Amino acid sequence: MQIGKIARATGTKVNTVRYYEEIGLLKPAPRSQSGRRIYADADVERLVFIRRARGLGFSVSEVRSLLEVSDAPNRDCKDAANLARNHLRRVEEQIEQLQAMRQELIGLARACDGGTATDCGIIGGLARKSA
Amino acid sequence: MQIGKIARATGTKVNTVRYYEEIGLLKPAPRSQSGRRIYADADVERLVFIRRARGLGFSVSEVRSLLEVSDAPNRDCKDAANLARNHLRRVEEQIEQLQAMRQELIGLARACDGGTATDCGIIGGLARKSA
DNA sequence: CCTTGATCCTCCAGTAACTGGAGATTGTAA
DNA sequence: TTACAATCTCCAGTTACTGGAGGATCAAGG
Repeated sequence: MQIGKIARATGTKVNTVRYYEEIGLLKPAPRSQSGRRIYADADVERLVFIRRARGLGFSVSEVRSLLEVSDAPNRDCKDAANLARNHLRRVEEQIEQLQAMRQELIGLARACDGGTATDCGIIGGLARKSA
Repeated sequence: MQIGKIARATGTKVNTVRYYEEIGLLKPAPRSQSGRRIYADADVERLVFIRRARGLGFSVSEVRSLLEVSDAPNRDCKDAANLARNHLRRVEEQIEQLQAMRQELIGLARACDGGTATDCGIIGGLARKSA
């Protein structure tokens, strides 16, 4: 299949597929006589893997590592497990940060009763040095 | 005061202060004879405002809008309130997304019992097309 | 007076992970 | 044949900084 089809099949943009090849997540696809990239079903699977990992928030370099493990079936999956654990911790930290932001934003919004900027709790709250 | 001091006072890097000037969040600072930027107390307040808004996750262009409201004391703060509400919604969406990721990551990690990559629930889970 | 170290200046490149577009081919269907 | 879709390569732009090179300036100590 050509690039458009694998892109559609995996919910990826054509340019992004080419980009993944460029940065080495996908191996350089063999080409047709006219130079078009040709993909096999295994490539779809690999691209699904990549998209899914990215969708879970793994960085490209982490995806690269996960693919390495995936490519070596006999390899101990310890590395993958560590990556996942660390990533999970990062995600949880982000959640906490966002929840703190959320509380502050709610506080700010409550302080605004719709007058002029001078009286506005949002503007005033942002101007205050303390959190 | 010079740039180093305002940077220290607000927890901002010197380069970042210059950057904020470049993109117009801070007005071009007057210069000393030798060309160094000179700041007043009001600039510290403004920079605090900017840092605080950025810390709450507002984008630079949103901060620009918030500053506009702040700079026009008689202006209705409706725009600021809208920005804050929309941003709050975005933050809440992000939280939900991250919580979904978290659940999936926990599920993946549970599926790994430390064997080879072939048996690994993490690798296997990523390879499956369904969420 | 001279040197040293801190601070400042401008300009520029790099980061992450794509995304979009220009300009040129190629493939295909009516 | 003619149109139109899909592909190719190359390159610039996005966000919000961050860091560094190379060079000027300033204050303090000897």
